[in-house]
Amino acid sequence: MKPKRRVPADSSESLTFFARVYALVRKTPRGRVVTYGQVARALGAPGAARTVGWAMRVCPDQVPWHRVVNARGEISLRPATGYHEQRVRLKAEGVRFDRAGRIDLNKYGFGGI
DNA sequence: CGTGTGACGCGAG
DNA sequence: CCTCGCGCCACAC
Repeated sequence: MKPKRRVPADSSESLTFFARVYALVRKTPRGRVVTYGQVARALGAPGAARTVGWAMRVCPDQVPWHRVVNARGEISLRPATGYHEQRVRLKAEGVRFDRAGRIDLNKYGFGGI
């Protein structure tokens, strides 16, 4: 046949990239965080970190979007778009922030995805 | 089907 | 350690 479009080499081929992002993020345990790039790489799309962020912006309520941060362990949201809410949710799960507002990924990062 | 867009990442300076 | 700049890529129009 002739796949008109690049098909990912896994069983989730029928799902959209966004759907696969959500499925993966849902696996992140309470009190742990993952990075945008980490999710992208896990889906076989190393350069799609920004797309993961976009997916988070429009994600379903069941998805723990607050457990996704950038590679520096910082919240990527701007104060006006939800920075505070994400920080509050993470703190409620026991995630600590340093004085610069960063999370220690070696401690809270979840590598199980 | 070309173009714009963004909750990123990473190398350089 | 910090800032700046450019590449990335799925998706909506």
